[in-house]
Amino acid sequence: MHTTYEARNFDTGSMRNSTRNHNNVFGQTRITDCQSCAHRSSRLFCNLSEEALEYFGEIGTRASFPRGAVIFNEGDHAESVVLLCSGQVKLSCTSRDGKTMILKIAGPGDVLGLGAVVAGTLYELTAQAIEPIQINTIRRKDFLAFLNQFGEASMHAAQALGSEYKTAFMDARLLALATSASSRLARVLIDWARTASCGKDELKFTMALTHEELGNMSGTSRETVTRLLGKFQKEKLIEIHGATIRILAPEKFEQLAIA
Amino acid sequence: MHTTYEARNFDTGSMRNSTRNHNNVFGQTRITDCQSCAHRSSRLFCNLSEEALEYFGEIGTRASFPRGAVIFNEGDHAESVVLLCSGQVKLSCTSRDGKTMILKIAGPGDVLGLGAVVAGTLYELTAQAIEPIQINTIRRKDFLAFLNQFGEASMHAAQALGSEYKTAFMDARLLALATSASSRLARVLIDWARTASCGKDELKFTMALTHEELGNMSGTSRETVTRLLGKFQKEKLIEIHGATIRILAPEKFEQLAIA
DNA sequence: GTTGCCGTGTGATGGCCGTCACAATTTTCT
DNA sequence: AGAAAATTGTGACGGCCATCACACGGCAAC
Repeated sequence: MHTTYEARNFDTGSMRNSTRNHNNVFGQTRITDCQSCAHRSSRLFCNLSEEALEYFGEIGTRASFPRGAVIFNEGDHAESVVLLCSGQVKLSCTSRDGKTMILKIAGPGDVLGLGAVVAGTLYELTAQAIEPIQINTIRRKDFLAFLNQFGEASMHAAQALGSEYKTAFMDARLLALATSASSRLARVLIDWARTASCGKDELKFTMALTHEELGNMSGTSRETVTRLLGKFQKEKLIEIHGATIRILAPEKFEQLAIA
Repeated sequence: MHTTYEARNFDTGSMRNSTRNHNNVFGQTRITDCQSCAHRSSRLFCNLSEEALEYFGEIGTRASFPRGAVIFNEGDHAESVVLLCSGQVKLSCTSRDGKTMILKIAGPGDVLGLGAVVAGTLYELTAQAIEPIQINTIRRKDFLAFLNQFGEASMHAAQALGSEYKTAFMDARLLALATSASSRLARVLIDWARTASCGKDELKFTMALTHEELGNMSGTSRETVTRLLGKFQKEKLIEIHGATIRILAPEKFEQLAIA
């Protein structure tokens, strides 16, 4: 089966302290600078001029975290922007009565906490590593100065926010318009497949998420996810082997996921 | 009681053509320039330096629309940013099977279509006037040049997007975490009350929306809205006279709206 | 091994609320 | 004013799905 991540409540403490982990690498190639980063050209914030990038590299503090680490918590004062260099991070929020919603699984090149830092408010999400990660944190003050100095970067920030806005919007849209649990779950799977599909044209991918987490992503309950995945398989829409999911009938599945 | 807006499908045609309405004013004070606009200091985009504002005023095209006018449609190519100078605009989107979701009622000073224009994509929402409005439209090309020239404006754009992101996010959060229709409706009413409350400390406000529209805002059906409003009144939580709503027990109501 | 924990599978139950249907009322149009 | 259209009010029905409850299997710790 898929490897579940233990230490869900693992917390390395405040970000300042955690930079002590600076030299720990959790079985990954160490990324040492932005210039040579593989994601440089593909992502919004990495794709800057040499000059800006160099400056950007200087004001940031690199750090590594193990799986389960909480980078920041919903409600914390937004002190830093976090650039995710490698690994995956779960972005979630929780209601007072304990219900959890997972807004996004962030990947390398994603910028976390941008909105809250720019607006000077609190983080609206909790960021937790679901794999060992490497990040680059930039303190708010430095980041704002950076934006001021490099107009180019402001545009990038605006674009990144625009894209965050869009995904949040699409989420809201989905939740509001796709009333059935199966539509929403299908949409989550398709979206995941599109971004995580391991190359090729077939929609086959690994999803190291529990049914509970899938439920939190699609706004439904754990049991319903279990039942729906079973139903999807019985209807030959998908195939599941361990953590690997293959979508057999993308058209029908897409149909199901209409919003 | 309240005035519903007729001509729901009223469409003045493409934006380019509609600027011919330039000199029509629908019973409102005409706003002639950004410098003297009452909303200047209060809203993100209006609050610029004299120089930037002057330039901003020059690249924009002013126009007025009657109630019911569609400013742009979901799926249109995002050609222009629209600054709403006066009046209210309903921002909505519709699923293929006809369900509608209202994301926001925009007011004076709000910027419409910013995300899509910055990203160079399609409008993701339909913008329709629910009152006579005055707007200032800026073509994408001009707007981007403006952002480039005035770094200050890029920051404003980023902030505006951040704020849009936040509301979209809160919407998604609400829909996902507040499972009951009454929570969601209560939240919509409270949010509306907070922004639209006519001064004073009491939460009394007018809401010129049909039950159907309230349903579209809270992700529930028209009948359920009717029933819930009745229930809220019976429980002495609110009072309704025509289009005027007064929240009698803000604490209890807030409790109800927890997400 | 065995103990415990976590994730998964599955049945039973019940309530919320979407939908249909139709009546009453208000608004708009001419 | 009178007709037509839109909005609102209300009852009945039924399905979806959240919730509870419990069984089963894998995995880690000891």
